[in-house]
Amino acid sequence: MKLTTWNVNSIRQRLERVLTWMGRHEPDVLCLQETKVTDEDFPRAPFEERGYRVETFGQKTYNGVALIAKAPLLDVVRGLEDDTPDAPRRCIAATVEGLRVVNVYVPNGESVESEKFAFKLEWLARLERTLAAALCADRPLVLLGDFNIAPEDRDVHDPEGWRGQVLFHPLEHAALARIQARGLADLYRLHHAEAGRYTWWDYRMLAFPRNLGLRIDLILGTAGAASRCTASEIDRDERKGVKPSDHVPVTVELA
DNA sequence: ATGGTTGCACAGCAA
Repeated sequence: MKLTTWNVNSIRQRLERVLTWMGRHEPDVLCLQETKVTDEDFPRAPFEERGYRVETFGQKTYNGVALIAKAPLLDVVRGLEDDTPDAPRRCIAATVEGLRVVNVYVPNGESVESEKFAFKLEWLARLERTLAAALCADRPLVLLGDFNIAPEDRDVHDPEGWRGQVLFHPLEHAALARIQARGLADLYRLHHAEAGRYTWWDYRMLAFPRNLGLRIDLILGTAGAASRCTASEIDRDERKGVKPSDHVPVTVELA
């Protein structure tokens, strides 16, 4: 079973690129973030025509997540525990072939001084509670998406420059550690230990050609998922060419 | 050097 996470930065701008990529890679489950479209306006048909099912949780202009899968998406849950009705739409979960898939778009946080940073930390605490409720011993689970957190020095092009800033802050690392302490391993790191493997590069400052990136798109898995994980890849080439997203797809293969 | 680019939507915000 092949699972991919991809922050597409508008599904309407990225549709052709996503469909081309899917034709080449044929993921069983594709988890999208920053779709930036309401459920009503999500371009479902091209995916359905290719044999996929589509579940979305989106809004106008900002945020938005989607699950796209070949097999049925069961027990779909939209939003986070204790989300208010007007909360940003950043989480969608479903069960696919016995695997619980939790797809998240973690708030960016803007800057450490910002109210948005406090919101990010509060959101991560509620994600931990949502996760705790979703975990059960006999069901493997993956928590994947755009975490807007680079876990370690080897995930950052300039760790000393980034340390203490948003996306690489001790309070974010503590929140991520609490989530991972629930028994979740970083599935990319099961197969790749080297530094310099990034999933996001700023559009500005020629960040991609200079490889000034961060690894902030993660796939975490319970022991039951990790033991089945035979491969993981970052598709760096998707940052190239005409109209790329600023993030690239990350894929794991589960036996 | 407080820059730079993209998306949404049509001014300025979010990333």
